[in-house]
Amino acid sequence: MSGLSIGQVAERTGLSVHTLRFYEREGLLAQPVQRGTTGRRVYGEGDVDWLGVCIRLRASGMPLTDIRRYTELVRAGRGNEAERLEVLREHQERVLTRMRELDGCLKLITNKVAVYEGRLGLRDDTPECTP
Amino acid sequence: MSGLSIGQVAERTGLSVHTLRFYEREGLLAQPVQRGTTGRRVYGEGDVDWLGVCIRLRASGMPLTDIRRYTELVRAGRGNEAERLEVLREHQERVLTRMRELDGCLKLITNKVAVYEGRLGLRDDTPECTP
DNA sequence: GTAGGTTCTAGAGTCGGCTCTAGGTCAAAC
DNA sequence: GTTTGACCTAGAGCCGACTCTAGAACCTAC
Repeated sequence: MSGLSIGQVAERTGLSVHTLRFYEREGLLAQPVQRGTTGRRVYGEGDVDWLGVCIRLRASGMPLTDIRRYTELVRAGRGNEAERLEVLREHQERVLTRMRELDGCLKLITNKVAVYEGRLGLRDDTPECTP
Repeated sequence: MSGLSIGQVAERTGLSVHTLRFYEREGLLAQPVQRGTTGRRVYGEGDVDWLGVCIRLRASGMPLTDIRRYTELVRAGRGNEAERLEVLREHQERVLTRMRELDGCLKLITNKVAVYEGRLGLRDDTPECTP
């Protein structure tokens, strides 16, 4: 059911084997990956799930240092839930802020697009959903 | 009315003087900044406005090379509006994609936040907007 | 006239986040 | 038994986007 090679995990997660080793060195894994008889990494389902979380945290712009910090808290076990919550809430706030920023930029871009469409006589003036 | 030093522009835009010079070297300015008698940069309102656009494009994740490309099109003058539109639309699409990605990540984070709030007995269970 | 602040150029340095290389081990297929 | 391919470590290299440094010119105020 479990016991994946680094190559399989790479395929499954979309990360490269290089990146997987790099993330491990950086301390992003909840627990050190188990090794087989010959020293090769053997990933469990839990590792893959955790990597999934890391990937989403990264994708939402959390720096590796913060992910490491969160990982360390999880690794330390029960009793620090408040701290974990703080890390997550802070990040949540950052993501929301970032989304608002993107939304603002998008408005400028959309304006410019409209201007150029107008200039090129491309503007589709069919009212679609004017309330 | 106009004629700003690099320091004033830095203050006004929030960019550092280093970054302003760097952006100019990188060809991000619509036209080369004018120079005063002693070779110092003298920015016009137009330059500041253009920098504002660059800042928003950067803030929305457009790489410098793309901003340069767009700038070159604008600098080249009329006749390439279709190309400018293409650059903008492509970026618009990227921003939208990014926002959707962030939104997906946000859901995970928000779930985790809720879980920890629950564990800590902090959850505000007042139903607010249950449809 | 001189001290302090701003600006200039060219080029070096930094930082985050990968990405790749070299040199080696190991297992399975031929 | 050797070739192929996945894997190992340690460490170097790369890329984008700044950020800073050195050494010199200039401006203003005292």
